[in-house]
Formats: sequence, C-alpha cells, structure tokens
Amino acid sequence: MSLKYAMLGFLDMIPMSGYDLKKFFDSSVRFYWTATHSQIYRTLTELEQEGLTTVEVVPQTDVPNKKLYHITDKGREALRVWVGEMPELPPLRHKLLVQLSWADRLTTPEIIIILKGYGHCLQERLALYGTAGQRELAERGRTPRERYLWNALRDNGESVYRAELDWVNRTIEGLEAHP
Amino acid sequence: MSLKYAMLGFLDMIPMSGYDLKKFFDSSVRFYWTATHSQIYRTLTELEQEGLTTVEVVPQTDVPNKKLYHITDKGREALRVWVGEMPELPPLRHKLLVQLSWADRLTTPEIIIILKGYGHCLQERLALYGTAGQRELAERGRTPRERYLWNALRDNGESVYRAELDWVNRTIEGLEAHP
DNA sequence: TGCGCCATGTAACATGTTACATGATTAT
DNA sequence: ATAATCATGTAACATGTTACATGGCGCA
Repeated sequence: MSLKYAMLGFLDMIPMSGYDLKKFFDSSVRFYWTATHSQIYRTLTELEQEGLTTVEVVPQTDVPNKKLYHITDKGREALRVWVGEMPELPPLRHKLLVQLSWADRLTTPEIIIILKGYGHCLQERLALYGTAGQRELAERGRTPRERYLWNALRDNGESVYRAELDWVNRTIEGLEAHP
Repeated sequence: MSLKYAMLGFLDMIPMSGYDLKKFFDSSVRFYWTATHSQIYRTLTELEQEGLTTVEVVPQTDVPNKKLYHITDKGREALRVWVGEMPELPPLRHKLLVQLSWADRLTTPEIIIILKGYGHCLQERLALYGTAGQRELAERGRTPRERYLWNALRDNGESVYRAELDWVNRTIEGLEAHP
C-alpha cells in the first residue's frame, strides 16, 4: 500500500507523469522506498480507477506525449487518512544476516571479505547522504515543519547506516580472534 | 532466494518438517527474516524438485503424519555457494518514513503520537533481544565461531533498533519546537 | 464448550522484478 | 556509431499475504 501513497504525495506537490515519478523515486525517496517503472505505471492505472487521480494528456512535439496525473480531492483525503495510520516495524529481510547465520561453512578470511563488502556498500550510501544535493532536497519542503521532517528522514538513514557500519567493524575485529 | 537458503541452513542442522521450520523462523530468525507457513510449504516442494532435499514420511499415532525433509549433498553445496555471495544493502521499505514525508498534513501532536507509537514498537523489540531465551539461542551454535556469529546477529539488531529509538526521541524533541 | 497445539496443504490476491517492445532526439 | 534521455506500456515470473480447508487431542 505504501507505494500508492508515496506516489499520491508526489502528485499532491505537482501533477506529473509516470516517467517523472520514477525520477523522483530515484532521486529523493530512493533511500526508504523504491519502485520500478512497471510498478509505477501499473499503480497509476489503479489510482485512476479508484478515482484518486485524473489524467490529462499533454501532446508534445518531438518527444512522446505525456500523461499528467492530477490528484483529486478524494485522493487528498485518502492520503491524509493513510498518513495518520499507526506505524509498525518494517519487516526486515536482511540477506547478509541470513548469510552470516550459516557462514560457519566458510573460512574466517572469506567471512571477513563479505563483511568488508557490505561495509563498503554502507560507506557509499552514507557518502550519498552527505552530498549537497541530498541536503538541498530537504530545503524544498513547503513549510518549516515539512523541511524539518525531510531533514529528519535523512537523519534516520544516516543514523541507521552509521550504526550498521560500526557493527561491521566491531564484528570484523572480533572475527580476527576466531581463526 | 534468501528464504530457500535460510530453510536449507536449518535443515542442515537437523532434518525437520514444514511445521518445525515455521517454529524456528518464529523463534530465532524472526528478527531478520520471516515466512508464513504457506510460503514454507511451497518452498519445500521447490527444494525437493531441485534435488536439494529429500523427504521421509514419518507415521505418527494420534497426531498427523510428519514429512521430514533432509538436505542432500547437492543442497549442502548450493548453500555453501550462496553463503559466499557478495552482499548488497537490503532494499528499504519503510512505511513510517513515507508517512513522515507527507505528514505535514497532520497537526504536530498527531505526528508525535505516530512517532511515539513507533518508538513503542522499537522498545518492545529491544526488550525481546534482551531476554534470556534470545541469549541462549546463540549458545546453541555448533562451534565457537558460529556462536560468535549468532551473537553478532543479535548485536546487529540491537544496534540498529537502538539507533532508531534515539532518532525517534531526537525527532520528537525537535518537533515540539514546531507548533 | 472453546481454545491451542499438532500437521498438512490450496487458492486467491497483492506486490515486486526482469525482460520484451517501440521510436525519435541529442550528445560524445 | 552508440549511448542516454524522453515516454509509454505489457508479459512472465518471483515472492509474500490472507483466507479457506481438515481433524484429533488435551486442557481449562
């Protein structure tokens, strides 16, 4: 369900096409929700059928036509209700941790290589959070409170990834004592 | 794919039924992978078709018959290979963060209620990590290194959830300055 | 009398991924 | 030449959830 409302939120900022939505997902929400273009086009059709959006076809010269999706009042109301729902812990599906569960089949250096690989991914992600582009995104919020919330989202990602990076380093150190 | 190998790992400890597997998932792996019984039975059929397991039907009196799944040599080899794969960041799908993205539609007290609700979930989860049962689980590892790894898994969960809990409290404090 | 444990499964649905499919324009 | 950008979509598949279906035993 979250995808639907993530999309509605974007459409409530400004009407856009599936192609535009994909770009927004890749550039801003990438860190806590992802979607492929197949999923986005499918979901746009559903949103329209449910009356949460309407479509406007914009003819363009030279480039293909664009279908601009506008949120309806019903869509805005549905979004408001969903945003107020009680949250739960996201169901974790952490491949690395499953691998480590059964990693006693590998040598210690092999396990360390895997952990280092994961640490490298974490560092890349953290570097992205630090870029100017990501900081500016939060400044596009429409009210001071929205800007505060968007910065809090970045803070969440940074904190969690940093905690995992510390854990990776701790775990490698401990492993070196297990030959 | 992870589910398949999470199951193979359990079957390599001791042959068991789908019912047993479900209990193991609920009691030990629950924190970083989950599965419903439908999924487990479906996957067991697949594992058998791929020759990674064999089945032994154990007649029982009074209770329904049991199908014990045994891992094969091919299964053990497939597990070893999978465990050595290079890890990636798990794709995050964090409903709370999507909600917060669009939460400017709510009043500040409403947002704080949601954050507090999430903080409550985190505390419950952290309390589980601290119980004796969870500590003992790690002690069932078959080698010192496996016990070390299983404790590291618990450490990962604890660290990440604690980081999120700190973030929740920080964010609530900051929000109280935004009326 | 009703609930939880034991133990299996199927069916329908929702969600997410990958590959297939088209086709013009612009930059290297 | 060839790749990227713009812009749409479908088909097949993989994965995950919920509801339906059965049936005996032991406990409160």
